[in-house]
Amino acid sequence: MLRTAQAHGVAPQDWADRLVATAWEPVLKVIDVANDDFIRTTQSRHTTRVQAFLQSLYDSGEVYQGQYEGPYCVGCEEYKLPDDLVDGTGEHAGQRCCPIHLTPVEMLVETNYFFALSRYAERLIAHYEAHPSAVEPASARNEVMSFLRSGVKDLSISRSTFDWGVKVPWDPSHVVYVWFDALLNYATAVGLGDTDGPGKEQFDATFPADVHLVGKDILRFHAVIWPAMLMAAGLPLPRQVFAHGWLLVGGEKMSKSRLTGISPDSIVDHFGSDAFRYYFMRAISFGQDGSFSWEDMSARYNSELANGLGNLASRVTAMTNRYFDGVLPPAVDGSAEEAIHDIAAAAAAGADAAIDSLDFSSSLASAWTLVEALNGYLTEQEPWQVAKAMDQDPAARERVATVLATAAEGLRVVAVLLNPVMPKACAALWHMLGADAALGALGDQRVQTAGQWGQLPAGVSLTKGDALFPRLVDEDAAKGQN
RNA sequence: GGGGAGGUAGCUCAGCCGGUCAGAGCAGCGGACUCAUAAUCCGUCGGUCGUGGGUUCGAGCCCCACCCUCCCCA
Repeated sequence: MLRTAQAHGVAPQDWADRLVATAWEPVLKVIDVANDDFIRTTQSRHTTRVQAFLQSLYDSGEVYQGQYEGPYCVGCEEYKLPDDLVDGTGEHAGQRCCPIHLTPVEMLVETNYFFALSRYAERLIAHYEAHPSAVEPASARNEVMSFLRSGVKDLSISRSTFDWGVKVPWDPSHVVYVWFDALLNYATAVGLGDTDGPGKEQFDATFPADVHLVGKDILRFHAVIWPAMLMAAGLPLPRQVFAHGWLLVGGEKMSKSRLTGISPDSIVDHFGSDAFRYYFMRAISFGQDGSFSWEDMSARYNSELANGLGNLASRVTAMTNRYFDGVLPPAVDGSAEEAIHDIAAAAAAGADAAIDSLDFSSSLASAWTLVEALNGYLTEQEPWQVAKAMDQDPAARERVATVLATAAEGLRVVAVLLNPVMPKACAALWHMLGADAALGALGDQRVQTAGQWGQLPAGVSLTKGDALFPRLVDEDAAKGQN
């Protein structure tokens, strides 16, 4: 960080500000993410609380002075073990290099401060044995457990060779090792250490977290160091740390530092933010690595979003407009309708339950059983056929009404279930159904009760708006490639 | 080097504690239908479950070795 800033001739703070403003915060808008807070390690609400936390650990003997010497990788911001190093190639030939960054390491000797991590290995093992779900998925838990059992050493948590970072309060010639203080973001953001006021209120209300979502590469920081820090400070542990995998492109990891990623902007420009969110939630088994390709995303977009959900909304609204002037008629249910009611209830319950275990893909799959059932229901009931006798036969009219009312109510359930993943399309669907006037804002609907049948009342106005997900033609699919 | 995962139909992936586990979706092929975004619905082709051994009455699922990919190693 420090060196990159210097290389660009700006102060570290300025460089960090620039990165945050141009690279990170805009992504939230691009993929339409709700963001309650965005804390940075350079903010005073963080640094002052870190210092207080560290001081208390120092006072209680959890942090002590020691000495460390070893090869250090600037890119990793970590010391390396000599055995891990690889021989450099090309411009780095003849030098020992970081196996990750493939750049030369430097030998550093420091007198610095250590956190007594080793004291907590046994307690952590006991904790994870007693609470298996505290680290998910199971593959991540295995890694953590075997690491803990293999022996844990104390952690060097300060640096004196540069001054970019949080100052160690009792020894300003040292700054805190970035990973140590960065983990504290989880606590400093919600008022760690405050004894009164809004900080204390927020801390009491939100800490510890129900779940930390982290990349699998930084699992160890979150599942070993972080809980040990909390134990040392007498604070409660998070209920769960969940390690997610990588997105792979052409079999290679998308990477910030190696610049092999495809930017979210280019994907969102092409497919839209809803499809972006849907694709990555649906196509990837969360916790494992997942492959991205334009071809696969295009295929899923067309078959699932355009042909599946979008077209369903289109046919329901179009027929309601054609046969009932857009006013939703009442239903008189029969066995076919009751089957749909059951599927809707099961889909909602399944979608809700899957989210609780962070199984986003299954949640969407569950919701999709209703989309598919509704498409099949319409095809089987053939309301367009029955409608031919509507004017002469009241029974036919009632039948068409029932089919469309059932399909519309089914879409209401779908909209509520999918809203967290596709807020823009679901808002459009909600409006198409005339649900906002009758049921209020989509965001106020509860997923937990979404499966209860019969909420969208007869009499609401259905409109056939623009296609929820316009089909993409081949040229479009090919355009974004490379 | 040590540790942790993954290698299952053309593609992306499910398969919990071993016994209809050989599956789903998409693509492909055939049929039905026309309300709808050339959409929908039904049917169908398709895999010696990375390789080689082993345990078992029986193994994608357990054990050993090897090959390939990914992650971690203060």
